[in-house]
Amino acid sequence: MDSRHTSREKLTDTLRAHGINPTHQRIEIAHALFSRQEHLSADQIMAIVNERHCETSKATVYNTLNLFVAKALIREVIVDPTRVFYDPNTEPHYHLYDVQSGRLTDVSSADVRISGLPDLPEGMVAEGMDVIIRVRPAI
Amino acid sequence: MDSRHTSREKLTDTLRAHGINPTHQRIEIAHALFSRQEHLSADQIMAIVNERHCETSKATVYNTLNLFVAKALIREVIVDPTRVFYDPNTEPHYHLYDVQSGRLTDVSSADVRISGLPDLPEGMVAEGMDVIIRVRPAI
DNA sequence: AGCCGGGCTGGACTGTGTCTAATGCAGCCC
DNA sequence: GGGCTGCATTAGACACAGTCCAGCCCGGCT
Ligand SMILES: [Mn+2]
Ligand SMILES: [Mn+2]
Ligand SMILES: [Zn+2]
Ligand SMILES: [Zn+2]
Repeated sequence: MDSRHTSREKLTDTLRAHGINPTHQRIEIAHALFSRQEHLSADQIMAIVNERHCETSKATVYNTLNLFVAKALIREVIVDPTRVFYDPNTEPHYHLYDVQSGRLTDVSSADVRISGLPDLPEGMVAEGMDVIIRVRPAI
Repeated sequence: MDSRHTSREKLTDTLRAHGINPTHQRIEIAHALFSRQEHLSADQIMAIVNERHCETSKATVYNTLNLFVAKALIREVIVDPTRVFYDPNTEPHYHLYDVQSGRLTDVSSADVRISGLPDLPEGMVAEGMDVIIRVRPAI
């Protein structure tokens, strides 16, 4: 398991490297995401951070997650209409979404080849491509 | 332009073919989606249907759209965290999403070749694959 | 006419996410 | 130390998509 981002000291450096002032709350929120390498909703992140005792407010959780996304430290995954998932993995990759359980799994994009995509409309630049494979338990 | 689904009579048949009892409200909602071949939110659909005079309630719009999705007459497109888009095109195809304007465009999947996807986890069946290319106006 | 069942509806409700106005706080200058 | 400045945090109000519920409507049947 990769522990690049798990210690608070390393996380502090990572935040600074992304132009983010490393406050206590921001470090704890980053830790929740980077220590587990999972896709979490804002709600889940807040529950994790405040597990022992209250460390941060709802407003700060949302402010921080939006800041992390703007600074490209994490990314959003839009797959469930009721909530956004936050992904600490910013490498290009795709997702497997279990519609039954709501579990979201990474799919390496290394081996995937996509060809035949049309040219973009004039004056448009691609910002990224999301590939989501929706699966469900058989019967 | 394909007018298979635009007349109320044809829509009535289409609804029946999908096991949906064709009421006035359901026909109007289907008409809003199939006459324009666009991706519309529930809100937009309700505005269209009630444009001349009030014909349907919010509850019915949502009930109907969920019924249409369950009966595979239309499909949802999850691309914007604030609202669901409904797509009258159920043929396999991908989407181009202009994050600036919120406009959603179809991309034919006929020419696209995707290879190297991993095997699905044991006991899982694919329900579909969403491909969304996020674009924005250059500078 | 009376019953039945599906469909429709206003309005209450839920849950995410945003906004605002107040407070805290750390660094700086005097 | 005391004031200033700017950013971060916060509680709570708010916005808003979507759901739920309980009652009504209405067409078909007997
Ligand atoms: Mn990084
Ligand atoms: Mn069809
Ligand atoms: Zn991921
Ligand atoms: Zn489409």
